[in-house]
Amino acid sequence: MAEATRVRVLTAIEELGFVRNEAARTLRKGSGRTLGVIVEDISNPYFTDLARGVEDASNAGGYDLIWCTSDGSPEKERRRLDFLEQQGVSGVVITPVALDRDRIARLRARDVRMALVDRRMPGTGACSVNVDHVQGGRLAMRHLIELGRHDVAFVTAEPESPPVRQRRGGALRALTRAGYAPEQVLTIAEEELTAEAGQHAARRLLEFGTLPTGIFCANDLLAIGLINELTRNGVKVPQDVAVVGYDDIAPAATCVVPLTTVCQPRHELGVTATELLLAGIDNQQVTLTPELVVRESAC
Amino acid sequence: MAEATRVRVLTAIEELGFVRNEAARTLRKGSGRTLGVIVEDISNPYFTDLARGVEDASNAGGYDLIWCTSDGSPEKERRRLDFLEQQGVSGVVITPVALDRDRIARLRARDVRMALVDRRMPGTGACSVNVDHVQGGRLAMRHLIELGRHDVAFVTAEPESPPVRQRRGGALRALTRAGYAPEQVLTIAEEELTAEAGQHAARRLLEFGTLPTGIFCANDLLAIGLINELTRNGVKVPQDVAVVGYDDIAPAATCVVPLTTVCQPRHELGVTATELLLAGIDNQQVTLTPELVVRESAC
DNA sequence: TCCGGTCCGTGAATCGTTTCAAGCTCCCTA
DNA sequence: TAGGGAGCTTGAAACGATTCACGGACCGGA
Repeated sequence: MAEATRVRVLTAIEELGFVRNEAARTLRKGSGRTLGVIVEDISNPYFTDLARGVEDASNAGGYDLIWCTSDGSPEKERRRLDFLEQQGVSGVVITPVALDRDRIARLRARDVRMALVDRRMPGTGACSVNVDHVQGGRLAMRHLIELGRHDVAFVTAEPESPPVRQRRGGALRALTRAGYAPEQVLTIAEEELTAEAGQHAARRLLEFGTLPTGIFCANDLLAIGLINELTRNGVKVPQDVAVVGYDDIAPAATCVVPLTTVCQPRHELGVTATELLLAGIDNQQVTLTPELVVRESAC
Repeated sequence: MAEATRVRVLTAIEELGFVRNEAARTLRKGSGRTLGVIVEDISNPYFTDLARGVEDASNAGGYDLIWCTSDGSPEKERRRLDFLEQQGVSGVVITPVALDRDRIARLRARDVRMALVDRRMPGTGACSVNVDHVQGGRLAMRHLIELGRHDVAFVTAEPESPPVRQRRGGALRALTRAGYAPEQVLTIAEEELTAEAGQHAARRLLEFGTLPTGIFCANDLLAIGLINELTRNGVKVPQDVAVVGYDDIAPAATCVVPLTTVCQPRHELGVTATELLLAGIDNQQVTLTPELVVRESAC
């Protein structure tokens, strides 16, 4: 196209205040230049960092992004998917709650591609990006063992999601390898993976009378709530109890006792999922590896 | 419409897996059944609670919601508004960063209604919902004075947004009324309203040598970061220093020292803004009042 | 039997963009 | 000067839902 015409068009756009009607464009093209992301819990920094990765990669690829929250509810997840389907997005990045194969197939039939985070569903055509949580759990526990804290408790949530189960599995395996009996691990199950639940777990631990020397929490929010409550009750972290979290969200570093934790590449997770989506390849699987970040809470 | 036909249509929808094409609908109707929300900082629980209020009210009114983040950047704010305009939303709830009257007018011309949170722009047609921050600042400072902590510091951010300025104004007025000289208030300005900035502020305060007996922080994240850092340095809250925050976000309650703070009706703020939007009234102004929540950090 | 009304089916126009195809103007080259 | 191509304009069809208007089917009452 000739430069002169290009300029002429652009100035006309400017003068008339033209804004492209995305609805008409989407209607004509079948699907638009937008993607969607559905995360479980918008108040957990883990998910916002993830979604931010999705947004950055979307923008880089010339797409806009619609953020949605399922709040961990299958019903809400369904409604958000309906919404994105109606909007004619060309792809969805999702941390699935109750997503089934039929739904993926239906979206697929309408040219809506899917990328799953932390959940594999082979044969559906959906891509997925996972973190090696078994390895993450192993890193955490190995660190506690090296500190001589093999008398441990594990704080988790019931029901246990697959990633959390894998973390626990990895931790137990590390114990076994080091020659300890995994049956002796005290497991505290809370209802949610929140700071409030962590606080509650701390109170339950204190009621037991004797504390373990090390605690591995299924995520950072639990760990932060737990440390806060322990500190308030005069328990010294890490002297009395060493605590390790999982995620490495921002507050982990600014906590009263900066948290030793397993760092998940959250942003990269979102970016990778989005890139798989945009690349248009089916059934692709990528696994990222977590890293241990040592701070004061266990050192 | 006859019940028989209705059922016939619904079963047909079910059988064929029909999903309404929102693009076509929006194209034909001019604007769709979706709203947009643009918040400043998705990692601050204040804004996620606000947006959740917007979502609840949107859904209640039969609308879907598109979440966007401006990250406090005028450029991003502009791009998100472009996006929402292209999507044909029928209204936008926004915490404005650099929104100007021209932009509101342009959106208005395309039948996109606006509701502003914590910013009045009279004569633009936009509705707004505000919190009485002067009153909030007054409540916080009055509480510190009643505790005998009139030797205070104020932790804020530079540049100071209007709501934060109002909070400080209210606090100073409370001091004056109680007969103290507001010039003696130590003001610590950080770059952002984050926990990290609060931590930094604490370090600066500790360097001064003598601590004030009371500290009022412009928001909870600052207060939490500050308390954590003070605690780590052996300063006892509230014995040595009493701290009051602003917002009453969820972590304020689960903090090491549960935070005394000024509770903003965040959810209600979002709900009210959305209801004004959907009611279709112009230039409507609503002011909500904050409340003091007393916890351990200042009691 | 005829009329009035209710309810349903059909058909056409419309929204703004994309995607063709076809035709036009220039300008360069043979 | 004719032919060819680049670059532009014009025109028309299509996407799927909405919104009319119109006509037919059916029912009840006169």
